[in-house]
Amino acid sequence: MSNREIAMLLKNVAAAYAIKNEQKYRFQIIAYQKAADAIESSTSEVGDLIQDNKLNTLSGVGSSIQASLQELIKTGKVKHFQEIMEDVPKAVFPLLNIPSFGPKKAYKLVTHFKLNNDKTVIEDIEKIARTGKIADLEGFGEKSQSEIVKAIAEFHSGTTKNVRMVLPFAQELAEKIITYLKQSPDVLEAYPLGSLRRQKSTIGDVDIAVATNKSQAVIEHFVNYPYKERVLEKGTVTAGLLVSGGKHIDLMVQPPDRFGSLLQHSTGSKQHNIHLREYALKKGLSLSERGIKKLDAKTDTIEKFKTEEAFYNALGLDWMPPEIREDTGEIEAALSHTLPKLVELSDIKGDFHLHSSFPIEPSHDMGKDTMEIMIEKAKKLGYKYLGFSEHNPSLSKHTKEQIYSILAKRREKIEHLNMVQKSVRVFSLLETDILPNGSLAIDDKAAAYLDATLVSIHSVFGMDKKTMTKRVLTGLSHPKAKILTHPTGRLLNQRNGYELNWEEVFLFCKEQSKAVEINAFPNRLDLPDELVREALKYGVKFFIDTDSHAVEQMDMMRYGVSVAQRGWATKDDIMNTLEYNVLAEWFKK
DNA sequence: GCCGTTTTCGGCCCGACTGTTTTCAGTCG
Repeated sequence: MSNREIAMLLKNVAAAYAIKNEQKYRFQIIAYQKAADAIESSTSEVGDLIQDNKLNTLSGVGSSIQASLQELIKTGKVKHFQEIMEDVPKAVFPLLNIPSFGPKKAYKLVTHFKLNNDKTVIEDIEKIARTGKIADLEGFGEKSQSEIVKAIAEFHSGTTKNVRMVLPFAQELAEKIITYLKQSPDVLEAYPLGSLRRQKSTIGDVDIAVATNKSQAVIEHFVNYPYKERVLEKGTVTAGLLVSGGKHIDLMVQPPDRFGSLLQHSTGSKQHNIHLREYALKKGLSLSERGIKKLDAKTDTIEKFKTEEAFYNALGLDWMPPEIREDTGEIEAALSHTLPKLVELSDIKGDFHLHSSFPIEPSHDMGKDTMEIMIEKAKKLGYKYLGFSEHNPSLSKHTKEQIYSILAKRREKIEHLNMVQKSVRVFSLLETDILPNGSLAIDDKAAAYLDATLVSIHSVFGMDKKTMTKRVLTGLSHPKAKILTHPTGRLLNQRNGYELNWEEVFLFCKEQSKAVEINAFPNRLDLPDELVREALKYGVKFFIDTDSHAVEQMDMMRYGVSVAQRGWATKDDIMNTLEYNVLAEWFKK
């Protein structure tokens, strides 16, 4: 059972509780929803966590739900869940996936119209809405009836299209809207917030915050965005649009003197905000996007904050980068003034995963631009060094002698490049396949033409965890193998990575002085941020690389830096912040 | 049901918007 399916099941349990008695079970409802969120966003499968005895590492999943999950994985069902859900018609649950449908609305419709078939219930509801019978129901009307039809239509179109956006796509969308917003003179400031500001690997909705003294005018301007599909909601301080591709844009506005609390609120994450507000509550303070309210005060005055920093400081916390606001210890660290100084883009001195157009006749895709062009770009980026790491020459299409010859020519070329210019030092690397048996796709004589090699998996992904771990570590054992690139093999929105025993991998890297890559390519972002954080506990070192196949992709470095930041990495944890000499020595080790 | 440098018992974020109401329930982020 996948994490997504398990999360859905827990949400259904919460919904069943809400239908039974929302007041009585209100904290169970919250607990099940929180547990569902924790499991949905976990990078490890629940089955694996149970196997590794690590189920208790998920925050929000306590002993009771842990026991239920054990039962679920073992037997395929949970008796306690079945008891909770048995009074609720099965047809209620599919409806919960439709926007604007909650437990109450779904239950009311299903019971009133006696809908029993959970396979057809969505179409059934749509048909009933079209006949006009829903409007007659108490609590419903003409408007809600037509909203139901629209919501179902959007659900249907969304099932195929509604994938989460990779960062540059979301960024571009946000920038388009912000450019439009700024055409209004009433928009004083406008920023993308939410998961985009936190630089999560994928983005659901785009959230934008605006500072203005004329809320109503800004909202009007926003809902007139020419490329909207339709207006989802429109109030006095928030509004929502649907744009092409089924994407939601949410706007929040506040006056400039309250903009700090709005930034804080709208950046999230949800769990960060809840934790911060619970902390404030204990101090007698109530937080919201409008500011800070004293609970014991006789008047309703709210203290206002122009900047986010002032807002956090007022609570006794240091300001913290949005990337770490996931309620994984950052609030405690901010309170005790022990936040780490995270690595920054300006710390990066070079890029080691670059595919040039050098005719290496590779096993996989080639780069588009010449080494010279990429070196020029590196200079513009202020880099001190770089490494070319094309894929190894194809094994099937060459004799060994041909491979030596290609790599010798490439070595000469790189030596020449180091002669004719001195500002960017160039390393001769390679991205070498780890073959299914763990050996590398180049032999030792070929490896001698290299300063070092990156190693990665590009074939036979379907191995079990133990075999794949052995394969990777065998490949990484080669003396020339120094960096494990895109370690999970995931492609966001396309495929999950393969499973590795991370504890074993991280221990090996630490002991054998191997580094792990944080691949900055936006549909990889691999190693994922959660595993970066985990690896740091073992003292593992990283390279942040772009995996560029074209010169303009070298600008993607910042996405990799964000992943490192989300994993709480400092400059000291990142190898390509080191001086050239130090790094050259490390490669020789 | 979860969780803990004020607690293993007694708490649990906060406000916006819509539609159907005439003061609120349901949903959302």
